[in-house]
Amino acid sequence: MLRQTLSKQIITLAQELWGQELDTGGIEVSFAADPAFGDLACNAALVLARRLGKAPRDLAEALAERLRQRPEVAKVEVAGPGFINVFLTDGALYRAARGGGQARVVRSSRSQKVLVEYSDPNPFKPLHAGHLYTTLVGDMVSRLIERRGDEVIRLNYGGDVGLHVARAMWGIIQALGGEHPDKLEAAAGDDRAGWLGARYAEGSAADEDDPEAHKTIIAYNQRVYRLHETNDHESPFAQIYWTGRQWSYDYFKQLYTELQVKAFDRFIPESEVTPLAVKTVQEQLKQGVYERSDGAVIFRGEAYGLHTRVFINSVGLPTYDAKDVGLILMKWRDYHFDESIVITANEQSQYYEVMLKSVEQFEPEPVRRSRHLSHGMVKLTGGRKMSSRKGNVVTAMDILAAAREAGEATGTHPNSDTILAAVKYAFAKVRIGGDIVYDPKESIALEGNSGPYLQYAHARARSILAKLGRPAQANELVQPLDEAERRLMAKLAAYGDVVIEATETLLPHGICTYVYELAQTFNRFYERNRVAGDEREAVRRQLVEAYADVLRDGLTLLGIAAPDRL
RNA sequence: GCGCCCGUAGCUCAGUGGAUUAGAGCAUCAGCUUGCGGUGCUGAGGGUCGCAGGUUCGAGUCCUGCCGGGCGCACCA
Repeated sequence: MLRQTLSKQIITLAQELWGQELDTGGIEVSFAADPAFGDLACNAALVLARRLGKAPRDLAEALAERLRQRPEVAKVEVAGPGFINVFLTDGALYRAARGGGQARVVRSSRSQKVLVEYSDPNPFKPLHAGHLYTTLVGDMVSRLIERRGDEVIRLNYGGDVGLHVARAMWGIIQALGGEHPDKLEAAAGDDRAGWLGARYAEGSAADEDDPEAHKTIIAYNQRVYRLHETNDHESPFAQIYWTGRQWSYDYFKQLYTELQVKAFDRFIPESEVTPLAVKTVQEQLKQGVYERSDGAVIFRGEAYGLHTRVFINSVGLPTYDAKDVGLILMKWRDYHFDESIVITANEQSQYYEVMLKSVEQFEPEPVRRSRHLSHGMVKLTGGRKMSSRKGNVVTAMDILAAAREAGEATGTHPNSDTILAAVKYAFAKVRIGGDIVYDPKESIALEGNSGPYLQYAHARARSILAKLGRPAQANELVQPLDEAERRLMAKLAAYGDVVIEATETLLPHGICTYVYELAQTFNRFYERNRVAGDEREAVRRQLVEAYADVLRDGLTLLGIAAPDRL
């Protein structure tokens, strides 16, 4: 907030002094890397110098002169080629730090309705590591949007029709020795989701290796579509299907609960959007948006620098391209959203462009409001890759188990809070976009840049506060800060801007970087400065409290619990 | 072949709307700390920021080319 306030002041001053329209572009106000450069550093004079053809140091001096009149400014220096280094008063830092504990991002505009679609697991298949990643990232992104003051509707879209379902059905029917829904329960045992996953793997392998099975699977695919069309819940085939689908949704919901992510507002099965999808594509086929080719209905993306994709295959079934057309139209119809965000893996980003481009031809508004965020793959240390072929998947549960095992190997016995903190933080701290390498040992470690480390740092700060007893009820800084205290306070004051940055970019990793640096700053302070019983206890208590509040708030934005005790 | 993304210390990563000396964790080495919870603190070594040009007073950050890697390019999601 301090940073933004100063930016605005500088823009105003540039207008007054030289009539220069400085939008936010170009000038930069940042928290100083070195205490010698003050609390905030600004390069405005260097940018203005080029435009005005004047010496940067002279411009910097002129700006500095005006900034010195501000009440929250203690001192302003011009340094180097023309940097303006601003030193704030203790009181200004304190107020910024207190405000940061529950950093709110106030926007002048009305609250927006934002759809966020993520996780998107397919029934009949297990949640693999990639689903875990999208689920956690989607939860974090949603929290950031909410912090922005907007309403978030969490959507979960999954393929309950399509070839993968047909493959699973093949595996199931094989295992049951025919279409015998009555045998399902006994066959599956306790681990229903695991059992379904194994059947899918068998069906998938058979589809590739066995021509007879392949034929049957193609037929099953059509039967699954048809049972939706005819609303068939009675036939043995349909009973197997609906039971399996329900088991999958039960399993997904249970897993989301275990992950402690906010609940989804709505699950949208593909079958629900299929009728609208088919109807729309066929209408737009007549309008010339889509066209026929080799018996299929396609969209030619080349005209827009993209590629051609099939929307309805030559058998007459919609591909996932068409279903996504139905999905976006359904979202638009049901929610009339201000913004719609879809989070998927990178491999889908070009596909998504083609699909959106086709919809833009006949329904441009929802497309204009849509945004696709994509992330990379999850890899394990040692180069093990996640593969969903042939059943050798690394599942979401495998990742959690790996964290637990790594923790136990070091002699600690991590509870579920710790394990979740480890995995969530490990995923959160890397910028969304590229592949990430997950190292269970590093993630669960109590030292280094890890989730458990930060949970521990928070718990310890709370423990200090508990020892001190009742708070001092101070709304003002009780004493001027000494040097070590001041450094910590300056770091705390930066939090509000970190949150603003994260909510604007929808990238959570900056919060991780900040929160870890904050813990380091605190440890440096704490190493040499007693709190309990010190003559400066009152002021230091305020620091510890602000520190604990900021840690908790940061972790909360990441969906990580910050218990008072571990 | 075309398109999209990526290449920063041994490893994993920040930093990329140009700007004061390129940072962190892990690993290695040397000290300190064993009564505010076990995390820690101080310091050292380790970087031609893939390569080559260009723009600029100034480039890890912008532009171009190349090299290397990942992904996508018609009936699978």
